[in-house]
Amino acid sequence: MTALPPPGAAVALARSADRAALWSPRWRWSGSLIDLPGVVAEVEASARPRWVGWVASPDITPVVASGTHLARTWDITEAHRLQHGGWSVSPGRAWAAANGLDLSDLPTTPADDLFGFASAATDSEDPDAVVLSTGHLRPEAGTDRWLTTDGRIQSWARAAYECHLAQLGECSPREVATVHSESAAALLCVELERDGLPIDRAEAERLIAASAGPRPTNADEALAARHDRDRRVLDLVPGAGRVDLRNPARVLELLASVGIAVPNTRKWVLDAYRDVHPVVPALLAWRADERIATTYGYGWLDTHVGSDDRLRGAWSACDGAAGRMTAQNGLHNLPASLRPAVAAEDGHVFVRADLGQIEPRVLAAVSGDQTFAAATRADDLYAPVAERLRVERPVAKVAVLAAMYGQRSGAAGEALAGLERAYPVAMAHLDRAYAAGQRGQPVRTFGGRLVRTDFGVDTTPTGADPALDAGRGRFARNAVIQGSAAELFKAWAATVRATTRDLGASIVLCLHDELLVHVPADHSSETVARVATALDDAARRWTGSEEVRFVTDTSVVRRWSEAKG
DNA sequence: CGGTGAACGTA
DNA sequence: CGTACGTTCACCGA
Repeated sequence: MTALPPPGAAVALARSADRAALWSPRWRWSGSLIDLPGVVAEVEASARPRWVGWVASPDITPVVASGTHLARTWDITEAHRLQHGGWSVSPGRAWAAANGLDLSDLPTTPADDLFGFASAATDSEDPDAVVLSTGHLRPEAGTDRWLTTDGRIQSWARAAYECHLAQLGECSPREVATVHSESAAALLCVELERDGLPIDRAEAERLIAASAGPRPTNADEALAARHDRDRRVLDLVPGAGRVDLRNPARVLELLASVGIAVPNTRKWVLDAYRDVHPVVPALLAWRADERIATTYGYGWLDTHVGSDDRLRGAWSACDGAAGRMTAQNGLHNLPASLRPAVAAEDGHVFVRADLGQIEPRVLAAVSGDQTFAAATRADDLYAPVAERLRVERPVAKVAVLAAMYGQRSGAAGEALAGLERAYPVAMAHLDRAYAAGQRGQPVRTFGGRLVRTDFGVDTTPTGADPALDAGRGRFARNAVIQGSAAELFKAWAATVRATTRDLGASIVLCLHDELLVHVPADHSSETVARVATALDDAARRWTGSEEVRFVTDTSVVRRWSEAKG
């Protein structure tokens, strides 16, 4: 046993509530959880291994909390999601899939097993064995209840190592690259949760007050403020009395009483009636204020913005559909009107960068359409497309979006036919995805993520319900684009994370095609340059060529609201 | 009390 | 509203 693992080796990490283990073929460590961050930091500095774990977040959190930066990881859960689709993953399921075991005899976890069948099934097994005689993992193996000795934690880490090897054996080189960047994204999620998003609390209070009124000091004041907001709508309809504006059915009746008959009260429906009666614009304004008051109001500020003025929420590296990142507590759906409150700390700035026209560029990459790829060399992709189709730019744009998202408004029809002639390879790729979805068959993103489309097929056979089939078709067509774009974005974010760290930069927000990097002001120009380089590098690695060009719009700002909208 | 749909914020 | 996601509210049925 050498003093440290060899450079670049894979090292698996496992932990219980108070102990931890590191396992690799040639180097192992066991010890207190308290000592784990120090040991990991030492190994990272000397060997830069690929850290392997069942799931990034709980196992790695103590290391991330200590501030140690890990360059390379392999997240078994993310690898499984990529290879096999779906979102919910247990170690036992990932192990079974990686080793080609039959899922029908997958043992249930004792927590799911109210009658104790699982414990009965393992009664005859070696109590210290992680792998049962069936080849499956012991269902309770990852729990603190079972991880009671250093030997068992070592075994659990070793099983992670072996599971990662089995997954690796099933991956193409491109999928390996995707697992690496998805794993980095999962680690980034832990760091995002640790660091939070800088908030100018005073500005946030002012913006909330503008919508919700001054901060109430007791329940009665809160009720009164709510009543005041309601009155500004109800006073415009004589006799409205105490209509409950929060009940859509009552609002429908209220609108009918002033002669407005609508199928529902959604904003885009009511927008057409703004000039018909003053209650309509008042109601829409009430809705916007009510959204701030309830969801992004004082309660939100007090609960989710810490004493260090950082907004924190849970992050997930991929959603259950195509694989985009998700975030909670408003990090992904903060109303634009509150963005001025997202402000860099003193002496710092944000480098704010978003990917321009990401989805059509991704379509060029995933479809391998050489002609469409040529269009991505332009800063504005729609210009060469319009030229080729002999239409105006707005028409070309609508046609491309219609092709990717599914057309409903008829205006795009003729230009769409032009697209079919000009870019048959790209259009065929979209058509194939649509057809696969209709049949309930899975599709794969460019990086290899399996996206299942067989929802509903157990109850309704494919073909029996054309509306459901069409829904699956649209979903599949969108998933290959949206999911592939998410992969490129995560590869970019992971590269930015790796290459701007020495500048004191940290990513504080990921928003599908937009990165917010918090950095000391005197390093802003260098960060801008490296963010651009990171995109070139990530795109070259991800596409495996130079054919498709990706572009960013980057600016240096003090507040998120500055520049672009 | 949990589940569902409406509504709306973001991309 | 083309597709996703997260959050809150009111309603429904138990």
